[in-house]
This record gives sequence, structure tokens and C-alpha cells, in this order.
Amino acid sequence: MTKASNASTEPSSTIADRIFDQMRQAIVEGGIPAGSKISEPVLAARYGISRGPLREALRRLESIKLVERRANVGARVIQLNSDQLLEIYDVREALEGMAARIAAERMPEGAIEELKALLAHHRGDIARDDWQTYFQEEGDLDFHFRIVQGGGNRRLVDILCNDLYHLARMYRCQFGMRSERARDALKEHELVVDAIAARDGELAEWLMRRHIRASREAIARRLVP
Amino acid sequence: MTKASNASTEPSSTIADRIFDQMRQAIVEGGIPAGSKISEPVLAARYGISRGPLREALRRLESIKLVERRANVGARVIQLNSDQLLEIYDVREALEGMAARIAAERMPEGAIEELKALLAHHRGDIARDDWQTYFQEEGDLDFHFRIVQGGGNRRLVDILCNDLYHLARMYRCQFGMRSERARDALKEHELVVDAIAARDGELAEWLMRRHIRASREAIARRLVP
DNA sequence: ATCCGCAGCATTGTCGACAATCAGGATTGA
DNA sequence: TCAATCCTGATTGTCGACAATGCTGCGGAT
Repeated sequence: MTKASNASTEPSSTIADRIFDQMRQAIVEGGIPAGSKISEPVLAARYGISRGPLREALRRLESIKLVERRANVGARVIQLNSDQLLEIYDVREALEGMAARIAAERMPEGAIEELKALLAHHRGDIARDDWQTYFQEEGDLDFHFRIVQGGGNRRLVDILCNDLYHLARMYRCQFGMRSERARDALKEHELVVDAIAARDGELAEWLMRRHIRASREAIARRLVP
Repeated sequence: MTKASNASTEPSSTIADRIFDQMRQAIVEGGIPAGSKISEPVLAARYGISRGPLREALRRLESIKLVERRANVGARVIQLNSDQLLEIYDVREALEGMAARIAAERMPEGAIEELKALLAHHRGDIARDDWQTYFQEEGDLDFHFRIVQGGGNRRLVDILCNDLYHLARMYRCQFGMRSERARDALKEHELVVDAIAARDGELAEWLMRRHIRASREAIARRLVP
């Protein structure tokens, strides 16, 4: 149960919101194939709703860049290519670096303790060569999620958790992220947490940026071998 | 004529898009007061359209955080308080710093020349004590806009130009930005451009971040005197 | 006098139908 | 044979009406 999927906590009172959540999950996890065309009537029939709420859900999916729409033509699920993926990592480097700095300045002590406990849990997973669990449960994104939330900058939280992390998950579900970097990543995570616990914002930012840059390089290396 | 308002170049074939543009401008410039409640029937009547396209426009305005919606209650224009404004500047510092770094690495020479010409124009404005023109034409945002676009990272362009810059304009229109910082800002702009022209990405990022941080401090000083 | 419950009203959410627009294929002319 | 054109089919955009939900004011009970 990852904290990153916190949208299900609300009762989703309106149909459009519920369809939005369902479609987002389906797109991220591959249930709706990337690049496929979306026909409003058939999707409305599949979900058993009218076109009105479906269109609103599509608008929201468009706003988080999971589908592309052209007027009078229709909507397609995005097809993430390598360039866009690397662009996302540039944005993440900048944003999460700032998030780590703010977290070092303002994250409550209790949240830092929870973060340490989470890392201890991850350490146990990796020691048991349990990589699959680690990445399948998206412990990595959970770690990043908590740091971003720890600083309390709502706009930062919004951009990262509502937009970019879904793309990251989509990439992992689609290309089947192998986890040879899990051990290094965990080590980098620990350094970041140490800097945050020491309230060293500048170091936390530097370490987080280096960590994300390393992930980016690992992906770039796998993308164009 | 600022490049930042490039949405009017398209014919806006669909009504919802046109209404979205109109309402965005009205909210940013104060035509629709901040914090006011939005009634779908009265607004639809005012614009002479049905509620369908209006609702889609509202969804898009919600996605760029210009209006807030609650299910079964309605939509309100956002009320920007000082905390959120400072949060935006933190995000801008991170994002535009990265943008300056990328611009230094990849911006075409021609675009750099145009940037220099723009700064020369601004220098002339300020030398004539023509501050009002400088800020009224939003030369500042135009400068930032060009640098963000120069790097070619589409996601960076999207976040900054479609979300954050509108908020910045809204703040200026609402609180009447005085321009005692215009002279300093211009000097900082010139340093950034010099670093980009020298292809020094690290320096460009550092200068841009310091520039935005200085703007943030100036605002914070005026906010709680 | 204050608080709770209820009814009425206004607003939002949802639906089905109509009009406008675009994509693709058949047709015709050079 | 190739290209341009028109037509057809389907899909999207828009509209008005109905249903569901939340807010507001009043009446009554404590």
C-alpha cells in the first residue's frame, strides 16, 4: 500500500472523478495501451456512463499529460519516447532538489523518523535479495513522495505527485524496470536522509540532484545501448 | 505584445477553448475578482453559451490552479495569499535555474542574439525612467519566457508558461507591482545572458536562482513589512 | 433564547439527442 | 496511372432537460 496513490481515500462522489481515477490507473499500468486512440462512445459504453463525465475525465487526463487531444479529432494515450522521459528527469532533478532543501529546513522530526524507518525496511528487502518487492511496491517513489510532502510546499507536491510520478510509474510498468541500481539507489537515499536529519539543506539538495541524475544516466544508458 | 500570451495565435476552433482563454485573461487581470464564486448558469448566460463548454473551461482553469472546485458545491476563483506566492517562487527558482542551465547548453546562437537585443531594449526603457512601460509590457516575464523556451524542454515550458507565469501576472495585476527593483533585475538579467552566451550552464543556473531568490525576498519584504 | 430538524430552493452533476467537423475511400478527369 | 475532388461514415462539439446534492431559512422543541 503505497502512499503515492492517495486518491482513493476520497469517496469520489462524482462519476467523472471516479472514471478519471480508473482511467489514470489503467493508462499507467498498461490496461489501456500507450498510443491507442480513445473513442468517446465506446469508452463511455465500456464504463457504463454517458459521454459528459467521460469528457471531463479526459480533460483532466489531458491536463496531467497522460492523453493528448486535438480538436475535432479525438484523444490518444500518450506514447512516451526517450526524449520526453529524459526531459522529465531534468524537471525532477530541479524540483526534488528544491524539495530536499525545503524538507531539510522544515520537515517535522517525526516525519524524519518515519523516513528512517522506511529506509530500514527497504534495506531489509534488498538484503534478502528481494528486489522485486522493493520495486513492485514502489518503495522508491514512496521515498521521494515523503520527502516532497515533508517540506509542505503544496505546489511542489502537486506537480510531482499528480503529474510526474504517474509518468515515472508508467515508464516502469511499460518497460519493466530492472533493479540493478537498487543497491546504489538505497545508499543514495540514506545519504539524503542523513543530510535532512542534519538540517543541511544545501547538502540535501546536492545529494538529491546527484541521485536523480544518476537514475537519469542509468535510464539513458539502457535506452540507447 | 508579449510572447507570453501566445494562445491567441490559434483560431481556438472550439468554444470551450475560447472561453478558457477569455476567462483566464479575465481572472489574471482582475475582470473576475479573486475569491469570487462562479455560478455556471450566470456565466454561461453572460458568455452566451451553454453549460457544457463552460464546464470544460472550468476544468481546465482548475487544472492550472486558477479556480478551485468542490464537488456538488461549485467553483471559486483562487485567492492568492502570501504563502502560496512564496511557494511559487521556490518552484520558479528550481525550475528556471534548470532552464537557464539547459539554455546555456542547447540554446541556438540566433535566439541568444535576440535575447541580447531584448535586453538592450529594456536597458533603453529604464534609462528613460520608463519603468511603467517595462513592466506594463511584461518585459520581465518575456525575458524569462524566452530562456525557458530556449532550452527546448517541453515539460519545463509547459509548467512555467502555462501555470506559474499566469499566477505571477495575476499577482502583479492585483497588487500593482512597483518597480524599484527594475534596475537591479535588469543587471541580473544581463549576467544570466552573459553566462548563457558563454555556454556556462553551471553559472547560468546559479545566477538565475539568485535572481529569482532576490525577487522573492523583495516580495517577502513588501508583504510583511 | 438557542439549538435541532425539515422543507424549499438553487446549483451542480448527468444524460440523450442534434449539429458541425474531420478522416478515408471511391470516383472522375487529365 | 496519378492526382484532385467529392461523398460518406463516423466521431467530436454543443445544447437543453432531468435528476441528485448541498445550502438556507423557518418552525418547533428544550
